[in-house]
Amino acid sequence: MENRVRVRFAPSPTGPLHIGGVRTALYNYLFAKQNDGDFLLRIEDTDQTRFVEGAEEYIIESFKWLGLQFDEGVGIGGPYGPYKQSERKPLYKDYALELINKGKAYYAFDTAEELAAKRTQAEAEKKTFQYDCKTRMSLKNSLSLPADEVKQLLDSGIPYVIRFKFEEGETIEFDDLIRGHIKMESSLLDDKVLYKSDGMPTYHLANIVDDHLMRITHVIRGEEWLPSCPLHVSLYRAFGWESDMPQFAHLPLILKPDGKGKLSKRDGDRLGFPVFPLEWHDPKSQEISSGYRESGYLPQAVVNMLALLGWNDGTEQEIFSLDELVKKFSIERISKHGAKFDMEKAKWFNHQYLQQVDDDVLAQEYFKELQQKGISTSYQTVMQVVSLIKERCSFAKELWQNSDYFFVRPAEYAEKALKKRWKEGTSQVMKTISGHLHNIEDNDWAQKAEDFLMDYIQKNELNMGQIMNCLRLSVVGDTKGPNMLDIMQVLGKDEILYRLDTAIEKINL
RNA sequence: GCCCCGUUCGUCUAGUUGGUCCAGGACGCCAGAUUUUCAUUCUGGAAAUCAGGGGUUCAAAUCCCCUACGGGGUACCA
Repeated sequence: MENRVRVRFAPSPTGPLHIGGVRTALYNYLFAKQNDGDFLLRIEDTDQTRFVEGAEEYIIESFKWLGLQFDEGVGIGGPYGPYKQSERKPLYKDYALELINKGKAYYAFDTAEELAAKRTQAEAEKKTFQYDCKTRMSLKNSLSLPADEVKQLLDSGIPYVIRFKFEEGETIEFDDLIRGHIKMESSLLDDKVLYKSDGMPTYHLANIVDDHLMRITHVIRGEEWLPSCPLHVSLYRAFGWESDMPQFAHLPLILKPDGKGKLSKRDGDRLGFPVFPLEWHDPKSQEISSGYRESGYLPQAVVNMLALLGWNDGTEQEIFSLDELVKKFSIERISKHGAKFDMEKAKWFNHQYLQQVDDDVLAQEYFKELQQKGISTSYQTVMQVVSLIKERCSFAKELWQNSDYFFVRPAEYAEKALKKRWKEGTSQVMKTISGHLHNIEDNDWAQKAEDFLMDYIQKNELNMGQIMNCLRLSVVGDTKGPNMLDIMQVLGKDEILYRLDTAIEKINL
């Protein structure tokens, strides 16, 4: 029980969940399940100014859709709650104070404006201002000010923050499960704020305290946290929690398909693919961002695609169910470098998964869609169409564009195809053929009609392609679609002949 | 600027302890086959002098160093 693996996904509710975040959560999930451990959801809402209405609900709904279940956390509960940091607010101050008492942290009274001025000034001199072991003695804090003045300031109720005190000349080292051994010089690090003047902890403090209290054993998170990891390690040591400090794994980022930098919301809009699992309606800007779900992606496809973006099992297998991923996943095989997102491959994954969906399931959905379009047809027909069309679709929503002609008579005939196939005199030939097709008995008409056509074309030394394509053109409106016999079977004698005769009349060459 | 991390086909990547890699797979691309059409499918092809340069070694994509480039961080944001 003591060594039970526990991991967490800890997003901030500042907007919709980015697919990079989804992948981070996925890897956490896979690792937890593989080790029979727990996967928790913690909401890190310590920055009240960035809170966005609905973001938390969005996050929970996203994981429901993706099929990644949390064992503990916001929306579920558990023995280590509450799991929302704003609800844990009273807890953090004592920990910050404990660090002050141990001499590992100090009060700082500099205002945000004063520090901003220092930064702009330094910038003008082409330097960088940093609140650290070299500058802190010349700033306003409990290290530089006399004790009685500090006490007076504190008693006066003036706003203050609590900063971590990095010792000079230490080398902070730790091991990352993905990147190996990492070293950093403490003198180069800045004294990060741990406790803000609004009474809230910063990410750094809250994160370490909660991970410790929630008995987190492995921290799997994005690479953007790597530079602050020495601070986190130092915090564990300062608290005296080093013996059960979690192991760290910093994941590479998902990058833009083109250009430079990490994938952002704008890239999705610009390049036309979703960056979020679900569609998001921004409450402030009213902007709508597309989601994988609404774009027609299957959750399993998204999971599979994301899992393979930066990880593989070393074999040539690319299609993995969630259960298989749980079995085969390993942190050691995660690549170290960022991966550019490839929307073509995402599409391919969806195609693979769509083919595995039962025709019946697709047909039911499609049947509903057709009803909504005001098309009356039988379920039987829809089922036939689906089994004929499915493999040419990457998304269920492509069903319509690939099979509309089964339900709607062609309004016009594709110009290019017409020019190529419908020559002078074709109408006359088609008229003759139509006459014969009318005379074929209804029973098993499609098969008999095809047999007749083959026979007729041969006997009259006609061009096969020419005749069949003209028939197709008449029925479909273009030279596309599945086998003509299949189309004839689905549509039946009356409809086929109606369309043929209409075409002959309309084209009339 | 400073700090950290990275660098194999256009893209995602294989390449665990250096030799069997003149580098394998997948997506995409091109061609052929099948489908008398389109799409699917199948077969084949082009595509990385392993970022560049130095070492070490009989032998390096694989080890070491340097440079370049890319990414991240540098907030009382996470």
